[in-house]
Amino acid sequence: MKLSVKVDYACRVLAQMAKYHGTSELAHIEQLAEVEAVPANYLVQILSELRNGGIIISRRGKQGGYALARSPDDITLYDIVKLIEGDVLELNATGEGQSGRRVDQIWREVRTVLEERCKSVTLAQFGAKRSDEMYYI
Amino acid sequence: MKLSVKVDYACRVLAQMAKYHGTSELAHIEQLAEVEAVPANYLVQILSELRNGGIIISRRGKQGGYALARSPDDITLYDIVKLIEGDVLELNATGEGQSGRRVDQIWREVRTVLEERCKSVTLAQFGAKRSDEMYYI
DNA sequence: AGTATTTTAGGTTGCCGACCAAAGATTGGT
DNA sequence: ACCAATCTTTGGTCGGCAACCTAAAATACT
Repeated sequence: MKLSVKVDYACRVLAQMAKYHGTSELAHIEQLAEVEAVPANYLVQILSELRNGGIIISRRGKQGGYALARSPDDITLYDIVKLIEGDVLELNATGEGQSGRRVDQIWREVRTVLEERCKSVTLAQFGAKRSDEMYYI
Repeated sequence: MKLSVKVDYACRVLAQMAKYHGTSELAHIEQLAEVEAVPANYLVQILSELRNGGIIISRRGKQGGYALARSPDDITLYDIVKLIEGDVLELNATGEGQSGRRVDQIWREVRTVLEERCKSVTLAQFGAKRSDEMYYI
């Protein structure tokens, strides 16, 4: 169970883009890559996925760039992970073996908890500084 | 974020071994492999790790086998995952990029939630409610 | 037309998860 | 003493995939 670098990159870049929200400015790949220390060639793919997933929008050509598709507090960590990774917690769910079903069931419960937590974190909170504020369920 | 097959195997096998707890019988690799549909050659490694991690104990030679080191309700899902995977949620924690720290902090909070949940699930809960359904092959 | 951007479609490379294989160590049975 | 049954240890394989790179094509502004 490890967090992929890809999701980490996506979160960082989206956090950066959140700063542009409200303005009419667009963010550019090269700029995002530099500020968030993400390989530009890789970021191309990531932004493409975020766009196809409806989290960000883009404009081509000169004066082109990227912007959030919605308000930062309407984009959750769940949205990001689900889009990039496909599932917050991918389990094998083969159901094989005498205890297979039970084990799957338990992990499915764990996944639910994880999903709920991820859904409660919004992009808006990515900008908060040193906040000790915890959001309990 | 996907659950490794290895942990799945470990959970299944431990769930199986939990049924032996209280008795003086020992479980054997070949038998566990068959009942829980785990490749025997792989299970060898897994049991070895579980043993080195102090979750199970073993006895060599004829009449040898494996048994839980503690009571099933004293072995948590956290123990298993931590031992096999090294960490419940491994995050990169590079802190790079302008938003690196904040993103790390958020994921660390998510991890804490996940850990707490895993700690609350014990091996005892892996067992089926039906008390004696032990059947041999 | 020229230039700055995104878009798309490939390729590369190293690492690791999921196995297999087999010889060695230990214990019990006869 | 020997053998059989079990764990122990060590090494290997092999395919897949994450994390990149490359470059041409499409688009939009001036």
